[in-house]
Amino acid sequence: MSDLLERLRGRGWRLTSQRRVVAEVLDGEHVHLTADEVHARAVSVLPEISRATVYNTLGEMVSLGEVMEVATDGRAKRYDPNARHAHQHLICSGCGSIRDVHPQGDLIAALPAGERFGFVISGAEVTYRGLCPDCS
Amino acid sequence: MSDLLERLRGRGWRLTSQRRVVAEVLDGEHVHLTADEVHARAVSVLPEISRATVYNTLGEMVSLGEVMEVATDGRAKRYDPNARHAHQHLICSGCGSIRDVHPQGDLIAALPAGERFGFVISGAEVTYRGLCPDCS
DNA sequence: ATCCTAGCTTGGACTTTGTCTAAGTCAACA
DNA sequence: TGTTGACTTAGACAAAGTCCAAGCTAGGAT
Ligand SMILES: [Mn+2]
Ligand SMILES: [Mn+2]
Ligand SMILES: [Zn+2]
Ligand SMILES: [Zn+2]
Repeated sequence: MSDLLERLRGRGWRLTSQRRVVAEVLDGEHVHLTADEVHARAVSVLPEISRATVYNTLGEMVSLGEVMEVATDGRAKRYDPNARHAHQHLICSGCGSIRDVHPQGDLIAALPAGERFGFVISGAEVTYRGLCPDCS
Repeated sequence: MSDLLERLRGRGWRLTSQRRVVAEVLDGEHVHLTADEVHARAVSVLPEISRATVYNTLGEMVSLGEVMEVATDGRAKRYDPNARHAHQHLICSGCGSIRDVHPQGDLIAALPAGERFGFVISGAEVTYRGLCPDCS
């Protein structure tokens, strides 16, 4: 069983074939899939799985902190199983491919007190944009 | 006439009442409105303006670099007339309010060569999250 | 001043992405 | 093996945005 499923079971989850398949789709490679892409891959293994269940399962994994939601454009959100290692994203403006990146320095510290407007800052996300080798 | 309209006319735009109203909605205060919010304000001045025209006009302004699209969550994009001064955004996780912020340092330089995967980097956007004084 | 026409606007159909619900199913525990 | 509450399903619904054919008009030409 995958690490992800193991952790989910440890949190009291009922282990259904649907959840197993969604976890397997996310667990394999290092991916940034939309909900419908996850559904398409899940269907090829478990043809009767519904879109609603994929959305539910992804949402639950996000709530549990096991999966990260990545919303970079105005299109579909992407689901990232690499939630336990803080990282940022680099996106090709040509083909949309996404890479994980790890910028140096402390993003939050880069925001001066005079620019915080009394907010309690909890996090920061960066999206780098550019052209990948194939597109440039 | 607003600065924004002046610049648009200089680019050969036909100056219709619809475009005038959309420009006025964005030009007044320093705002981050959704397309439907722009439409609602526009309708109060020009009741027959259509949603399609608001979307078209906003899209054209973005193409011309006069307005910036801000897509921070999976919800509606926001349109930002402050496109000519580079800045980032700080968003309240409680009420969704948005402030412009100016972090120190060079974001792009913070990405080491070994983390660029051969991409030609063209830009970077940061979204800071936190709780505003009212929500914390 | 009036005409012409390419460019603009419109309402509504359509698409994409996501949420919700009522009815049926089943994993896990006794 | 039976019970039951959690889970899944199909499909209706909603929000955000795109597209189109038909009609209108800003602004240059006459
Ligand atoms: Mn990632
Ligand atoms: Mn802004
Ligand atoms: Zn590319
Ligand atoms: Zn707030």
